[in-house]
Amino acid sequence: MLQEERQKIILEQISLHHKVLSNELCTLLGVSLDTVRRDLMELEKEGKILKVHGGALAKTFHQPFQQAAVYAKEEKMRIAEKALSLVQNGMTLLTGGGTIMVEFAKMIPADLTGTLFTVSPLVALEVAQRSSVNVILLAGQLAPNSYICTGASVVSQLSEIHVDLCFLGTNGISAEAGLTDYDWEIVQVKKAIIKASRRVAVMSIAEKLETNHKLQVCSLNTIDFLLTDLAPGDKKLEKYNQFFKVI
Amino acid sequence: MLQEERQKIILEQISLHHKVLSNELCTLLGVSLDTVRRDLMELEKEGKILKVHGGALAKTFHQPFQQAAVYAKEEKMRIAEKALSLVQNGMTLLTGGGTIMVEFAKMIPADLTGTLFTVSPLVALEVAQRSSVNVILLAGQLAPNSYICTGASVVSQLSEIHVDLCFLGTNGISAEAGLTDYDWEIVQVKKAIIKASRRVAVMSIAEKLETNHKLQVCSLNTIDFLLTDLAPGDKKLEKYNQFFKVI
DNA sequence: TAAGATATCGCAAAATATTGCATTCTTAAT
DNA sequence: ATTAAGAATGCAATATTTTGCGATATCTTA
Repeated sequence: MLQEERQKIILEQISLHHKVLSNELCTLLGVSLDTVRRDLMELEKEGKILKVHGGALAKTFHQPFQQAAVYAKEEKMRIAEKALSLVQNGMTLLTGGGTIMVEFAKMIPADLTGTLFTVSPLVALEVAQRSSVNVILLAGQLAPNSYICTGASVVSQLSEIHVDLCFLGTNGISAEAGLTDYDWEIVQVKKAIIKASRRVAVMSIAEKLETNHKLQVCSLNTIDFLLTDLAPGDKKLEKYNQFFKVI
Repeated sequence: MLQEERQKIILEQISLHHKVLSNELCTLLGVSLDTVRRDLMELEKEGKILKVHGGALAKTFHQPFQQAAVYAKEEKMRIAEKALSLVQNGMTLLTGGGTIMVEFAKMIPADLTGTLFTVSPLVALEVAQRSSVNVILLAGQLAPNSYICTGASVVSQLSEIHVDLCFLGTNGISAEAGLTDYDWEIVQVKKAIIKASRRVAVMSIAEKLETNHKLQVCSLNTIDFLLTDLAPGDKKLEKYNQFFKVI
């Protein structure tokens, strides 16, 4: 595995869990502790992470409460706003998890009607608290440090529902590999979400475009909308127009 | 767990409760008293907290409102503490929702092992975030203004599980009417929780004792433990001793 | 003042970091 | 193809940090 790949994975892990332990990275990446440490040193020198004894933290770690969503918030809010334009009263929606989805949940207007299925407790709470939407949370095992429900139970429940539109975040999207992710359990859930939805909207910050991971969620043909923080006409998005509507 | 994580949790606890006790942090974080003390010393050196004999205080008491609410929290914490004494490693637990239950969740030590089923997303997130317990969230409709999952889906899932012990909050308890509540959906969930549990622990603040509501959840015979903020010997509790263990 | 709880100190064990060096892998020039 | 320079990696020895424990001191409360 290349150095760059490793560092990318490390950054992903950190943005996902807000922290990493050196020895866990060691087994995850299949390299020695020394290499992990050298990677962490480099990332710290680049100002991307905060190194501490035993591992590393997200730079946003010390910002009180709900750290992660601060620096990229602008971009994510722009995406969430676009997502809102696809939503109409009375629709039945389905969402995955992730920070963008929580932003989306926060924007849902108080008087929206309809039904929202979700695998994310954070999304569920946010929407149920503030809006008149009927919120249904899908059951499952809540993995530590992850904020979505996974496991056979979720997949089986998803197989029983059919919704108008689903919203998915992603960790990788490209013309060749399609929608990709790295956590097996999460991929299973995403596949089930797609199967349960008539139309599929993918939300992705521009930085994830043209990146790939090991596991494929679906090919681009399956997707109906792509929402990014770029303008729809941006040339980075040109190649995607043949597959789905870029918003 | 990383040092920085511990310190962050300590700060959160302080901002939540205005104070922390060293020995409580000890079990909460799963480390020795010395380590807790050293963490507190460091935080004090950074000027973030005020260390005192036995624990630490918030430095800026910048929450000028509702001493009453804080006091109520004290009572609930006392109950949650008692609940913790019923929990052992390896147990399979099941909880309802409510503010006391969230307090309970916050106190679960980081190194507890076992499985926790819950209908409360707040409890699930709290426990999954911090501890090594296997957390399973039961699906259902999330009622606005309530933070627990309800509905046929939850009841049906509850019928498939069997746990060692469940914890339930309540809105009314009395010798005549038993455990009572006013929301039909919530009552259905509570009944299912009780049926799924070998033993039943009810948590109630003293103020709810001897109050009744329209719908019965169960009779007092079904209950195994009652946890209140009163001392077990308090004379308000005398009449309950014949039904279950008062803690 | 006595008893119990809490704090401090010194120390040893465990975990983690650092350093220097040998080996392997890339890359580019011959 | 071959080779040599340079980077990346793993390993072993050593240093540093973190942690828990016991003995002792100090504080709190009755």
